[in-house]
Amino acid sequence: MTSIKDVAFAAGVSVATVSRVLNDHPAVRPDTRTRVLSAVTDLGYRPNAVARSLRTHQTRTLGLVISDVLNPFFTELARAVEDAARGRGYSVVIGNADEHAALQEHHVRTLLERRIDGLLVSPTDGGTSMIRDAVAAETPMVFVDRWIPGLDVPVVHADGRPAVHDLVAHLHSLGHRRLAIIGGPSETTTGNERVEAFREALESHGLPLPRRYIGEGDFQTESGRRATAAFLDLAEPPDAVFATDNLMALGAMDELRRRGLRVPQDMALAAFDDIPWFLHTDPPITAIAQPTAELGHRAVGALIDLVEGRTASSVTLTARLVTRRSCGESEGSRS
Amino acid sequence: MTSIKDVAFAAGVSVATVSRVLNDHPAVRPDTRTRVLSAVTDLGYRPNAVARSLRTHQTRTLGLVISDVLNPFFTELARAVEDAARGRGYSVVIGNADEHAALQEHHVRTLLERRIDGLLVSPTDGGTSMIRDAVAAETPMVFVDRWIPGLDVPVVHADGRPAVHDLVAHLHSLGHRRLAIIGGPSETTTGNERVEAFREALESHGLPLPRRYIGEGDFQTESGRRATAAFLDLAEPPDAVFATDNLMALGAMDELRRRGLRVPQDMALAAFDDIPWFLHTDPPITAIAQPTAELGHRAVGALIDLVEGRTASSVTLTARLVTRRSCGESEGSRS
DNA sequence: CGATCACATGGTAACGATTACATGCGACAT
DNA sequence: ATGTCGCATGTAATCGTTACCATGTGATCG
Repeated sequence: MTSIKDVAFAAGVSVATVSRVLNDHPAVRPDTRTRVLSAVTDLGYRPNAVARSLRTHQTRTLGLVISDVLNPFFTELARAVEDAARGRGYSVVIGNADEHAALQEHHVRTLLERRIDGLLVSPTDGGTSMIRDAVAAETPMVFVDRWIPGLDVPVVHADGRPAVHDLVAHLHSLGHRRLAIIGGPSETTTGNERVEAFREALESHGLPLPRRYIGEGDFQTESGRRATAAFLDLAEPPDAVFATDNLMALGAMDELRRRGLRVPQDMALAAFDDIPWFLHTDPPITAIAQPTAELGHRAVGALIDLVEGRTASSVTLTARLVTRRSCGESEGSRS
Repeated sequence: MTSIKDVAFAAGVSVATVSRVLNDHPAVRPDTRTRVLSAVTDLGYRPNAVARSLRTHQTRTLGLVISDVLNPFFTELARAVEDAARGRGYSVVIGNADEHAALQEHHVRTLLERRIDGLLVSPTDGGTSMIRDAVAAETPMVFVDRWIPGLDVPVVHADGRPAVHDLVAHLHSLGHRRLAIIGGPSETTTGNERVEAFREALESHGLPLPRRYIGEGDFQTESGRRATAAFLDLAEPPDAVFATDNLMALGAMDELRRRGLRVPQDMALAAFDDIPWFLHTDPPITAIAQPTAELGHRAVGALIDLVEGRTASSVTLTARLVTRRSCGESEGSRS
C-alpha cells in the first residue's frame, strides 16, 4: 500500500508538505501543491484513516446501536442518521443488537475499541453495564427512541402518548370495549410508555385493562403471534389488539390469518410505527407514525454537538395517529 | 483515555508483557497474567483498535456496500452478513448507496481509507471507477447479488431464471397473455438477467414482449408507480405486471390502488424478492424468493477466504417461485 | 562445574499520519 | 548594507500497539 512517504518521494518534497496539501493548509505554494496532487493520483494514493485517527485522536465516525435492523422503523432511522452524519462529514457504523442484551454489549464494546467519536443508542432491554461504563468514561452519547432512565444522557424521542389516547378514542368510538395490548420487553422505556399511556387512555374511557389483556412481547414478530394466540384462547378474547411495534403487528396478523379470523370484524388491529406496507395489507392498518427521519437528524445534531464540545439537550417530538380500516370503518379515514 | 502504558505501570510490568497478556501469548507466567488482568479491569482499560490496526495492518473489518438499505431484501442480506462475519471474528461496516452511483463511490472510498480487510459489494448502476481501482489494488472483494461483468471478482448470487420461467408459466396457465415487466436500471446485472429471463420465458410460450411492456425502473418505489401508471395509460394495457424487486411492486400497488383497480382481476402482480409482508397484502403477492441468508453467509465465507489468503470462487444458488393470490386463483397455492 | 537451554520479561523500532518547531530565503524598511 | 519579517518547507516527536531481539535466571545435562 502506498503511503504519504511514497508520495513525498515522488513529488520531491517532505511528508509534511504532502500532509499540508492533503489537509489543505494555506502555506503551500501553488506549484508544489499541484506537483503533490499529481503524485497522489499517479500513485493512486489513498490516505490511511487508521494512522490519521491514531494521531489526531478522532475518527470522524459515529456509532449507532439499534435494537433490530429488520424492523423497518430502525432501518429508516439508521438511514436518516447516516444521511445527517454524512452531511456533517461523519461516517456511521451500525451495530444491530437484535433485541439481545449480549449482542448490544458486544457492539458497544467494539465501537468503543474503534474509538468512534460518539455513540447513538437505542438500548434494548437489559445489558447496560457497558453503556454505563461509556457514560462514566465521558464518551459523547445520545439516546434515540428508547433510553435508560437515570443516566445523564440527552434523549431524542417521540412522545407517543397523545397518539395512543387518540387511538383508544378511535377504537372506543367504533364500539370496541375489550382492548388488549402487546407490550415490549418490560425494561424498555418505549414498552412501558406505550402500555402506560394505553392504560391511562382506557381509564379515561372507564375501561379496565386486565392483566390477561396485556401480552408480553419482545418487539419481534413471533412474540406478536404468540401473544395474539394467547388472547384468542381466552374465555373472553379482546375485540381489539394494539401491537406496540410493527413486527408484532405482523405476528398478530399471521396468527389471525392462521385461524381464519377477519380484521376488523373478528378483531380490530392497530400498531405503533407506521410503515409503507401498512397501506397495502388486508385491511390497511391503523398505526401511530413517528417522525422517524427527524428523529434521526435531531439525534445526530445533538450527538455532534457533544462530540465537538458543545452542549446538547433532549428533544421530544410527537407521534400521530394514522387511521385506516383495521379498526373498523369510520367516516373520515386519512390515507 | 488509559493506554497499555498505564496498565503496564499499574501492574509493574512492561508494555510488551501487557500486550502479550492481551493477545494471550503463551510465554507469560500465570501470576503476572492475573496481575495484568486485574490492572486492566481496575483501570477500565479498553484496547485501542486504531493503534492495533495501524501496527498489524489489519482491521478485522469487512465493508458491505449495498444499493438500498430500505429494501427489505438488502436489510436481510446485511443482517446475514453481519451475523456470519461476527461468527468469524469480523465486524461489518455498511455503506448504503441508495441506488446512487456517487454515494456508492463515496462509501467505497471511505471504506478503503478505513483499510477494511475486504469488501462485499452489490453494485449500483454506474460509478464503478472506485471499484475498479480497488480491484486493481488487489483489495479482497466479492460481489453479492449484483456484479460488474468483466471483473475478476467472485460473485455470490441466486439465479432467478428458472423461477422467472415458472412465474411466466404460472401467469400463462391463469390465462394472462399481455405480460409486462418493470425492470431495474439497465446496467445492473440483476435488472438485465430478470428482463432477459422474462423475455425468453415469454417466447417459449409464443408471447411477445413489446418495448412498451418493459417499464424502466430504478428499484425504487416511485419508479414502480410511474411505470405502472404508464402501462395503464396504454391503449392496450397489460393484464399482468412483474416487478423486478419488492419496492417497485409496492409502487405498482400504490398506483393500482390510486386508480381503484383490483388485483388480480384488473391486473395480476408478481414481484422479485419475497418479504414477510407479502403474505398480508391485499391480495397476498406471488413472489420469487431468494435464499437471502445463505447468500449472505456464502458471500462472507468467500470474502474471508480471500482476506486470509485462500482462494474463492463464485457461488450460484437458485431462487424459487412462491405462488399466492395476486396472479389469480389457482388450485395448489403454497403459503 | 560450566555450557546450554528454555522461558519469562524488557527495550525499542516500526506502522502512517499530523504538527510544533526549526530553518532558509527573498523582500523590505531603515 | 543589515536586521527583521513572513512564507514555504523540512525535521522529528508523537499517537498506542505489536513483534523482534536482547537479557537475565534457573534448571538440566554431560
